[in-house]
Amino acid sequence: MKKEIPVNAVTASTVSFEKYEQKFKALADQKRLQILFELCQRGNTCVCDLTEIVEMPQSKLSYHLKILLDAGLITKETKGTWSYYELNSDEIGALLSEQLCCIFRPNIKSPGCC
Amino acid sequence: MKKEIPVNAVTASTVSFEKYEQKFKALADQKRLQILFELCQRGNTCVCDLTEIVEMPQSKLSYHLKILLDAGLITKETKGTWSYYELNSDEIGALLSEQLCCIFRPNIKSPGCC
DNA sequence: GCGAAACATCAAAAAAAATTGATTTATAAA
DNA sequence: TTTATAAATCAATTTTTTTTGATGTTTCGC
Repeated sequence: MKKEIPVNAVTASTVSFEKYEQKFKALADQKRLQILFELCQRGNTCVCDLTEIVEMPQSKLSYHLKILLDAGLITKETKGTWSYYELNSDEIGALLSEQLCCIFRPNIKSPGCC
Repeated sequence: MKKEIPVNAVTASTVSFEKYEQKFKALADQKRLQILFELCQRGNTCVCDLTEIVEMPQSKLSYHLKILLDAGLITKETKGTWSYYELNSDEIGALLSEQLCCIFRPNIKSPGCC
């Protein structure tokens, strides 16, 4: 006989791993980590500037920014033809250790960090 | 003329992203997050038990355990034919926020956590 | 020694993610 | 209105990761 719907195969905790998977996937790439690092150092930054800073073609950068945005790690604001991206410190802080947050916050002497 | 070795293309910070990429890659999978979660709840656990708990074929589990092990997120100890895996709390703590650590430490009332 | 159990490893196939260059959309400036 | 710029999207390709089932290795009990 075939197994019926496995009632306890997917627990509440299993389901919640989904969102963390997405966030960690977004972090699981050197280029995206560099983007986060640069956004951290520069604050609100225009895509056109970022292209030069991280040295990648526009479409590629756009692809990676979308992944970070969808994961909620950065925020986006459009002004005319320009798009500005910024680190979502709350999300980063909720996800990463203080010492790791420091890597993404090297210049700021915030009370809870460093 | 070809570009010479790009001296400042790879900065110190870029290089260090490598190790984080590996760790986040290891975390970027629901099944591996579940393994970490279970290891957390059960402490030192045998692979044969884990196979049943996480409901995956042995070779698949072995594959995922290796990824976690290589990333330093878990430790391994062999006793005879059995292999026991355990969470590397130091690494997890160095990487993840306290609130996230709590997910991987639901039963323990450690001072710095929860 | 022989067979069984616990894991790891391997190679092939499948699935997912990243890269590329071209195209599209939207705004702004001439 | 035409043109240029910024950025997103798309489709095709390449690369990486995951899955699968089989095989190899080690250790233990007989």
